[in-house]
Amino acid sequence: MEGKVALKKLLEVQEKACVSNTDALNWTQEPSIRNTLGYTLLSLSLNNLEPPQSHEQQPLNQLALLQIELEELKKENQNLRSMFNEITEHYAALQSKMNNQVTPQEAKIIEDQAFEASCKKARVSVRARSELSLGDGCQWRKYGQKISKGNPCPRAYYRCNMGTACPVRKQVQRCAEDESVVITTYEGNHNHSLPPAARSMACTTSAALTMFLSGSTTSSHGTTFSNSDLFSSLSASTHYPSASSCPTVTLDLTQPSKDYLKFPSASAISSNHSQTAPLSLHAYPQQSEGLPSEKNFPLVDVLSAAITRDPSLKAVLEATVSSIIGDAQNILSEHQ
DNA sequence: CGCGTTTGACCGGCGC
DNA sequence: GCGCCGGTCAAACGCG
Repeated sequence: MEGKVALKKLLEVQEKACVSNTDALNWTQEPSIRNTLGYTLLSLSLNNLEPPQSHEQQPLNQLALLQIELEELKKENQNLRSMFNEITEHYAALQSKMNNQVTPQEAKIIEDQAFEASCKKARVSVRARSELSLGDGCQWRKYGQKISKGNPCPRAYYRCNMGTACPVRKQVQRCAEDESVVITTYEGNHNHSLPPAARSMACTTSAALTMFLSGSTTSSHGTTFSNSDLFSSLSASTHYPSASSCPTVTLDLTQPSKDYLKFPSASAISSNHSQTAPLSLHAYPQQSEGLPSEKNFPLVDVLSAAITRDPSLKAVLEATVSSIIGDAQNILSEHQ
């Protein structure tokens, strides 16, 4: 029961991190990525705060456990700080390169990427077990249902019913291989404020998309991130259904995640991009022997790319992690 | 009776 | 140009 209380408080902290940081720091560009950095970094703390297995344990044992967990959190905090330092160095190097060594060809690539990002009507797909019954907090109105080729399960079409003429659509379909898995695909951006539950989901999904868009700098066909930290509780894949259609980021909540506190420091890179190769963010540990067209990035590279796109992210990231770690430790103190 | 769901028709994009 | 397929529309239907 105490674990549930702690979890609830942590979720409140998550919400606080998403909202208050947004207001205080005036995030006007790509807020989703910053919000979700807070959200996901919190999940690191949350994963570290697993409640006691039995609520009949001696209070003394609980105190000792909490103290151990607090020590682990401190270590994690140190890891995060060292990560920031590394990010800062990468950022400085990248910025220096951008300012001093941008050739006309590179400038064109950057311009193309910006155009590509603005033009793509990207979608975010969430795979989850149906028993999880993940509500997204929005009100949806069903406007169609269709049997799609290759899947006997019908695909339901919903549009957001919360705002006036909200352009957001979602599709819900059961997986053909495993009917216990429900695939929910979101498309478009809400033109209205979201309730907290919806905002958390939107933060996660949109940041996954932003991560992809900011990280897919080498190929528009296939790229893979190895990123245990930003998506510690899920894995994600992105693909282009066809060469000209929009990319789809898939967050896979059906796979277990482990070793979420490990910070990969090296990247394993392979080539051979293909037109339909998946782009994936996997929960750590990464299966490096995967598809031949994969290309892996460590967390630092991903964050560096994001910071390069938006330098103000650095300060926000620092503030968010400091806030989250502080809040997590406060919660621990409250339970002591 | 109002609102949401169902379901067949319709439309547009894409590949051959 | 034709057919396939995914997505959307809108009338019919059901439920509270």
